[in-house]
Amino acid sequence: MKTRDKILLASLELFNERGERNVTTNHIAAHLAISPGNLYYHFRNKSDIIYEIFLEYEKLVDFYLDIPEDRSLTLEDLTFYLESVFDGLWSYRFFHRDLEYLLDSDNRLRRDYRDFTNRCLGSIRLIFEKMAEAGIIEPQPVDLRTAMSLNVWLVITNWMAFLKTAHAAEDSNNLTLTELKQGIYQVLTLEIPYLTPAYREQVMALREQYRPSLPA
Amino acid sequence: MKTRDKILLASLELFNERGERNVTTNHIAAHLAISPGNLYYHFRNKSDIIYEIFLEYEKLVDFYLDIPEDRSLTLEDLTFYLESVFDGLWSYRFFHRDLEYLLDSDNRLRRDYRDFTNRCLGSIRLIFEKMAEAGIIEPQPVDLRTAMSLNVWLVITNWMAFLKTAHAAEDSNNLTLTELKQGIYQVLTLEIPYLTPAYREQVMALREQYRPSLPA
DNA sequence: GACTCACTAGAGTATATACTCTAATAATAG
DNA sequence: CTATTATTAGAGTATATACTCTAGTGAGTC
Repeated sequence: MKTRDKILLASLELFNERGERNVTTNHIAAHLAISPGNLYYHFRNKSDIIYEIFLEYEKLVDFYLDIPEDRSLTLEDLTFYLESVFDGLWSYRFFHRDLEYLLDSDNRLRRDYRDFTNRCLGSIRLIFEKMAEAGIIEPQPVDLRTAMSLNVWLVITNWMAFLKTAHAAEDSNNLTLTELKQGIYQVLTLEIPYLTPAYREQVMALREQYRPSLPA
Repeated sequence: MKTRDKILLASLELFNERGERNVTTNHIAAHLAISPGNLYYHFRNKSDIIYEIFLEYEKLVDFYLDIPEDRSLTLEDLTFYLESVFDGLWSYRFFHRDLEYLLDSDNRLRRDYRDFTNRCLGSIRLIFEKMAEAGIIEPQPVDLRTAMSLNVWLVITNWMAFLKTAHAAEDSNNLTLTELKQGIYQVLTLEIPYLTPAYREQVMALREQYRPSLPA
């Protein structure tokens, strides 16, 4: 593997493990047993590394949330979207942790992330529309759909922070992907009141699969 | 005012303005035109300052969210709770920004914050119960109420981060309390499907007061 | 075999950061 | 007034951090 790619991979790994704030460029170089000079040959600075990782993350999520327009949406699709988005959050989990600082230090990232958010919100809205078309949920006025999509986004992107801050005992690093995916339970909670009788039971059963094992 | 209190006040102000990560103890001392030595006479370290500020925040929110058991809940109460919580979030807005890092650096804070979260979740659940008792919303099974309370908490505590990362153009510092309180619109969105016919219109009108002026 | 060029090592640097130490001054108690 | 205690200044320190600079190395090309 190319050194450049190794740097990106190691950075992501260390960022996820210890948090971006606690990982220096020297740490990354040491972890790879390369020199700092070598690292700085491949990247102008730390922000550049983070920006590149963001581009990967963005590409992944954009790929998952590419909603096909030509066919109607099934419950399997919905499950796939939810699972995929939480997989993405997991793989790049350092990112949302220090988001505000990262955006403050890199305007290019700020702009791209804002667009990314809006694209995600658009996809969520579209999923709601197609769920209504498919008869899974009752159709709702556009205003409500927009506000609901935003709430879904808030729950999805901040579920991990909640787990890390409210749940974990002494350190926040023993979080598992399984626990993270209990966020799907929370997201589906938002949709309960809008389910059609035809699909109610199926969706409730789906939701049940993600119920947290230990109640808070 | 005592130097100790001035340090706490200046720290809070600087943290809110620039983010905890960008504010050093030397900055705080310089801002107050006192020596670093003086600052360290009053506080053992930076974590201690942050912990003290958290205790204030905690006290404030606990005070606001002290739900009276002996009388039923009105819409005015609900408005008060929502307004107060967002006021608190505003006054201590640095806190949720770097939350994970702060908790990782201070186990005492981690424990206290976890308890604080659970108390808040309890209060939200209680508010839901009392709203049902008052006939504002339909009563719901306890499981659903718990999951809903958690979603409310997620929306409340992360609304600001959303505004700062997705909304603001070039820097995230031009956020106003008014914009922050549009979070109330999002919170009330969660409750719409559960409103009783008797209160539906009133709550919808209340929600309307917080509608964002410019749609995203 | 000289030359190029992508790549790498590793020492080094300017700056920042959290925090310490000593000495001095103000406030207070007896 | 004196002794003690609380408070403050300000220089200083150890360490960390992002990043630079110079001197290569090694694989391929003509």
